[in-house]
Amino acid sequence: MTKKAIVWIREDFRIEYNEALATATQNHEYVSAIYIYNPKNFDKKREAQKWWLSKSLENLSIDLKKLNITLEVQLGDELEVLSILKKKDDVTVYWSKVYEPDVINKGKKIRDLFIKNEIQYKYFKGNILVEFQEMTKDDGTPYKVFTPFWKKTEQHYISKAPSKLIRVKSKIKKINIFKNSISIKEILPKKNWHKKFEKYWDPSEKEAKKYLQELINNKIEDYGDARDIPGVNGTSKLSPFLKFGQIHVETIWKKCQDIKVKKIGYRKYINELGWREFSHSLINYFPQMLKGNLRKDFDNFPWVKNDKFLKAWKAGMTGYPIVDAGMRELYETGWMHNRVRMIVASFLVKHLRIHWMEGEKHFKNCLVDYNEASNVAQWQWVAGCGADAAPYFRIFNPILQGEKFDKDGIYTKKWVPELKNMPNKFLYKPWELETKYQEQIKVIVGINYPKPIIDHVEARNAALDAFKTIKKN
DNA sequence: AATATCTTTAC
DNA sequence: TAAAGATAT
Repeated sequence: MTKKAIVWIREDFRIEYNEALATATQNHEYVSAIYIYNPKNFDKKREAQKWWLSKSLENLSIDLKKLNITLEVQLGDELEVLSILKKKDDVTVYWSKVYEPDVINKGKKIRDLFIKNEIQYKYFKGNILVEFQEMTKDDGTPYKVFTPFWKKTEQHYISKAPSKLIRVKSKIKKINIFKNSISIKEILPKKNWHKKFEKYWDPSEKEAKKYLQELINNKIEDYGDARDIPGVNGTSKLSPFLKFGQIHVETIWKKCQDIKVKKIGYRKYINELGWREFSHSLINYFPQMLKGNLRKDFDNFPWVKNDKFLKAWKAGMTGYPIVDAGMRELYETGWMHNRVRMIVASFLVKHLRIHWMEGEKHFKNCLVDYNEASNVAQWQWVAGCGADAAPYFRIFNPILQGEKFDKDGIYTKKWVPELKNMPNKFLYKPWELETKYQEQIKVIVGINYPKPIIDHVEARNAALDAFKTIKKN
């Protein structure tokens, strides 16, 4: 056993229920923590998460300090940074797994490096209930349908003996292993865009616990219905905390099991955790999903290239209020309500017929909760080219969706304030309001708010026609 | 985790 | 004749 340990933080920004951290403190006299910031993973790709990351580092650094552990932030490629560790350093490296194909591939190289340099290492299950390798159909092939996958997976999780909760030992001797740690401020994005996220989020472990308690106390009972109403704060909003491991999914699952009121809402919420597991499984068995359609017949789909439309979509200027509200919420807060994510995604892919990968890319850059598996799998789900996907002909009507799920316009008028005087009857089709009334409320469609960039009925029919062309093959 | 349209039913 | 149900996309 080496004298020293390094806990390599990747997506586990928490103290509680952190097996890698706890084990390191139990087994070693000296413990340090490291985060390796690789700009290649963030610059111009995941800008919103740069902000969440920098705040998470600040907060974790404070929490670790209380345990007498320094968080050393290193800049560069993971392999290069870790290559300075040599046998004489007398150190064991601990980490938790991350289930992204690229990260897994890099992890293999790092393990080879450690073996070559005679560095001891130990890794643990990541932020997931059941590892995808454990979950295949009886014939050994991966699941492609959600319901049987989740039924089996949840049973498997329940049947396993609960993992022993190892506690963090507090009497740790402080040590620094790396030279030239960078300041966390260097990671903070330079642009002002991210500043406003501070109004909406506090990326800390403490806050994650608050969100979970709020879910259990006030949200879960009515979750089944409330989660569909974007004007109501009915979803858990735990996704960014889950992504950065400020909370472990097992903690959430167990808390949900503990509560007495096991109503429909409870099952509905647990199911969402199931979709997260399913996405991880899919992306790992079918890593080609990251680069293209899972269903090969979609490779012939006549996508439309239209930068003007794409720009309007990104800016929340499509002329469809519920779509624009969603896109503006995303840009303003780094997050979008789940129901609205489906609406805006359907609009991009079906009304505008722009490739789902364009939407995936934009979400990746703007979402603080961006998760490769969930994002790619769900975009393919909406586009109809994924596993257990929505059929292509299931086309959301952006007018109806608004009227159904944001009846009073609470959400839409919040994010599209220029429509605040629009009568609810016309809120989702403001172009139908007579010109003289538009003038009266000083909202002229085409001047104060854009005209719809595409006609719903025409776009719907065009999408169905486009779908027919691939069905023949 | 849809919508549009056609058909039947209920009054 | 509106609402509910069935069906195609």
